[in-house]
Amino acid sequence: MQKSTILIIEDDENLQTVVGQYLEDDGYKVITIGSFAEAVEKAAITDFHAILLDLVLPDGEGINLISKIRISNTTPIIVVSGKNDTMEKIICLEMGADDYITKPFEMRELSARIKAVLRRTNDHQNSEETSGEKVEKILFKGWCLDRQQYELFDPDQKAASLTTGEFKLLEALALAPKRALSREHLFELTHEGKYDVYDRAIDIQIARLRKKLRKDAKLIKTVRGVGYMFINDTEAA
Amino acid sequence: MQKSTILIIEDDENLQTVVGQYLEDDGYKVITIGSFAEAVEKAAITDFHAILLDLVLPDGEGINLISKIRISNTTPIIVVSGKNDTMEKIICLEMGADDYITKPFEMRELSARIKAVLRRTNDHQNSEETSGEKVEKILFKGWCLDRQQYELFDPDQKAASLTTGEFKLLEALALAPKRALSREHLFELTHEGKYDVYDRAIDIQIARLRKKLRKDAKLIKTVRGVGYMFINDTEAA
DNA sequence: AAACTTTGTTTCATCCCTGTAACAAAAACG
DNA sequence: CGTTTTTGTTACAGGGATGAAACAAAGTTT
Repeated sequence: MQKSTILIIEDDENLQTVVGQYLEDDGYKVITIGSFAEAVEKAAITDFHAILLDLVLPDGEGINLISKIRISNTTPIIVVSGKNDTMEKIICLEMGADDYITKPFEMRELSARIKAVLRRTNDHQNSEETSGEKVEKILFKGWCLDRQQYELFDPDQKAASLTTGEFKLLEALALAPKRALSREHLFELTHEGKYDVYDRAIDIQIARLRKKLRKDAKLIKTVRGVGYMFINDTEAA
Repeated sequence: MQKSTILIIEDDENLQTVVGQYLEDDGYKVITIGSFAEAVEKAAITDFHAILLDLVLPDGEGINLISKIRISNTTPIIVVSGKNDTMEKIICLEMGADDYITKPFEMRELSARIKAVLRRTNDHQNSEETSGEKVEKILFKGWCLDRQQYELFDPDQKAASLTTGEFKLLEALALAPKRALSREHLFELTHEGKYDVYDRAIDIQIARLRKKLRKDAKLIKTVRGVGYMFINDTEAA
């Protein structure tokens, strides 16, 4: 999964940097804005995954901003408020906000809420758009790669007890069969956000995978000079 | 046709009045309650035509309330939830809820759903029992997780005296067997409306659960790097 | 209000995963 | 056939993830 981008609408410069910095360390791409005016167009133009909105802005009432953003956009909005006012909270939520947090707050909590909001919207996309057409088991030559159980079962239904790393690698390969995947590409698929410092890391994992695939190790074919390829065909050359 | 009576279980006073007023205008008799404690007995004593239950109550966990009401009562329950969580929805429905609506909602929609539920139950009275089969007891390896009694019984029919937190966690796991559930997900399933600030809280509860499961502790499998998984199978690797 | 229960947090030790290095084997190339 | 390049294998160490114990905070009961 790629990095999520978050728009912070906040007039307090200190909070801007503190929150922004923290979220960046948390792995998010952050864009910060200090005024109401820019906010609407920015939210409309760019495709953010979540918006963090501080209610007390200098040039306008934040609450209206919620519905204005909502006009053109369904991006989840988390409202940051200075006061713990239930009525205000309700109004915000009714205007279309997705969550409400009161200052002062702990960064961990904010982080958790953002994560929750993001996951929620992802669930939406998965359940409504895909409507349960998720591939949950990948079958080949009697083997079963179960994505719910995070496990690979051999033709005798015994678990091969893969590590998560091995699992993700096999998953990446099996989801793109008959296609040569570079080490670089495989690394990105299995190591979200990290950089590959050592090319051969993939090779080692491939080796470990093949060992656990036993006699069907040839399902993973080496493409010399390129990378690796998964083959579930009748025959492997 | 006589006026239908609706019980609103809602801690937020503003929502109480707003929703209550609207439904009264809509021609219903409305009774409002703000706390979990009253809810069960009130629901048992009085004969309502429908119950509107807000999941986030101050003094108790809303989800449990569903099954508690169901013990003595077949009144249709509409769950009002702050979050749009598919898993939660499923659990609610399995616990015996009849419908599920997410905040913020439009009063018109709520009204429509109430009407639908009332119509359905009227039809039911004519026809037969409920079509959906509720899960009330979960069995595995001689153990019995009784969702009505809120208790776990070991193979000797002795109570294991779980705390509510432990119970809910085991329940969440057992309702999704053979599926790796993340700590985040488990937290949301067991902690209504709260946000996880510390992942390892789940780990501790898992440990406590395993201790009470004694020799069958392996029913809860650790999925390294992912979370935990419940297995009621013959064998666990 | 005190005692108790329940649950979240911290800390530490352990275990397992995984990247790294080193070397062997195989393939490509002349 | 020898050299070079690429890949397979093994061993190892660092680090991350997990479990257990102890503690603290929050809630509950009396």
